[in-house]
Amino acid sequence: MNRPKEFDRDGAVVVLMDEIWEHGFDACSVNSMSQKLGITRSSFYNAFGSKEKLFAEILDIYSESGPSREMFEINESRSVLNSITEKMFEICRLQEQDKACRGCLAASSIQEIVKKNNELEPVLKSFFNQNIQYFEKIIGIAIKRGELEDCDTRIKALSLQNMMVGLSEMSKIFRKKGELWSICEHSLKALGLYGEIEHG
Amino acid sequence: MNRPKEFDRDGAVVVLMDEIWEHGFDACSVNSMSQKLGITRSSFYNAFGSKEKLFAEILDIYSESGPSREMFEINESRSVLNSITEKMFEICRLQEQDKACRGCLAASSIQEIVKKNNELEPVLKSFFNQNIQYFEKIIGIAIKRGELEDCDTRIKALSLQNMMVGLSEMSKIFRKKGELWSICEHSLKALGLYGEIEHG
DNA sequence: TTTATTCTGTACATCGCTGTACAAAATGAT
DNA sequence: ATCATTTTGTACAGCGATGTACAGAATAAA
Repeated sequence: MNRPKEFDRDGAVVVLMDEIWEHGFDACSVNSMSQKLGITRSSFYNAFGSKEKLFAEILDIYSESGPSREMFEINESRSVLNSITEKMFEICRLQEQDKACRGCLAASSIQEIVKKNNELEPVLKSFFNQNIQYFEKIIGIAIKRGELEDCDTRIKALSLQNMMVGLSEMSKIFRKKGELWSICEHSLKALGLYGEIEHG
Repeated sequence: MNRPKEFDRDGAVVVLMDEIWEHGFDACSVNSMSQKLGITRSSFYNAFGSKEKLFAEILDIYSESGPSREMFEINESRSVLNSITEKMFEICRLQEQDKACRGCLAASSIQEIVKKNNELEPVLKSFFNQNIQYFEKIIGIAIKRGELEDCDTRIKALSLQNMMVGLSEMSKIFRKKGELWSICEHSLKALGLYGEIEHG
């Protein structure tokens, strides 16, 4: 019925996620992103509406493919603490290898969005609130299973989130091999969230 | 011998520190900062050299007036853990009250500077490395005094730093009264760095 | 008063970004 | 083939930022 797009929109979103992840939300202009895709700005506006709507889409994809969703792999055969610890180990490994020092997309965006972008602030906040809800849930499971001593799940979840947000920024500064994981391991143990894993 | 400046340079640095703290390094253009001071850009360049040199100056002042320096108030009558805990309580209180949600100037600048500003990246990194050195030192004292069980002071210091950097960003998202402190209190206790304080 | 020095204002030429508006192009359906 | 719809390219008019260059203003010292 209509003229088809001359580019792969879904693929484009991923490309732009990488762009924003690496350079930051503000540094990515509609101009530069359009250039990156090889389209004109009018096509960009037509396809994505605005930079803000694009970012909201990106954050949605990020939350589905990002750390929290994979942590969700909690089943009967594997302990919650193991899942958390393994995932955190994986995150440390990825951030250590990442020469672009991107950290966590959501955490890195806080500075540019909170109190600076009225449209995206609630979107970002809801991302973190969902994350916390999820953390509370699995921590509750861990307690029920006796893996973790009884505690306020919200405070525990917030403390875990705090540790992860910290790691995102710390990974940009402290680049010595293994250092990130040693912070993470120590903090997880301190919080009682560490489960023994075999790491290659 | 020469024509005197028509503005208070030292005062101006503080004003610009607040500007950058609130709006971020990138968002503060030489133009806008000059306007804020009521001077022209040529005067700005004459007085500060460049945005980068200005930021280096600001970070220097920040590190002298900021959290780490005041933590340094460690004497015989007060325990190290008390000092840390009290200071962290103060930080939580300030960030909770701060309606601009500025967090920590240095932590907030990481995203805009690492891998993006070759001139400032080493400046910022040295800020954090100095911080870590200081943390290691006081943690060492705490161990020597028997306030803290023996541990790797570097990892403990990095974990504390990690927690603080996390708090800086978390304070922008989670604004419920007392929540920040409950994260902090829980994390300090977990790390063995909590000392009882009376908070009014 | 002259001189040296430093600060300040104006101007320059360039560049990139913004959002919209409009016409042209490309397709599917009738 | 015509129509409706959507995508795309071009253009517009404006804004703000950049770093430098140069002339004029203001002062202290000689």
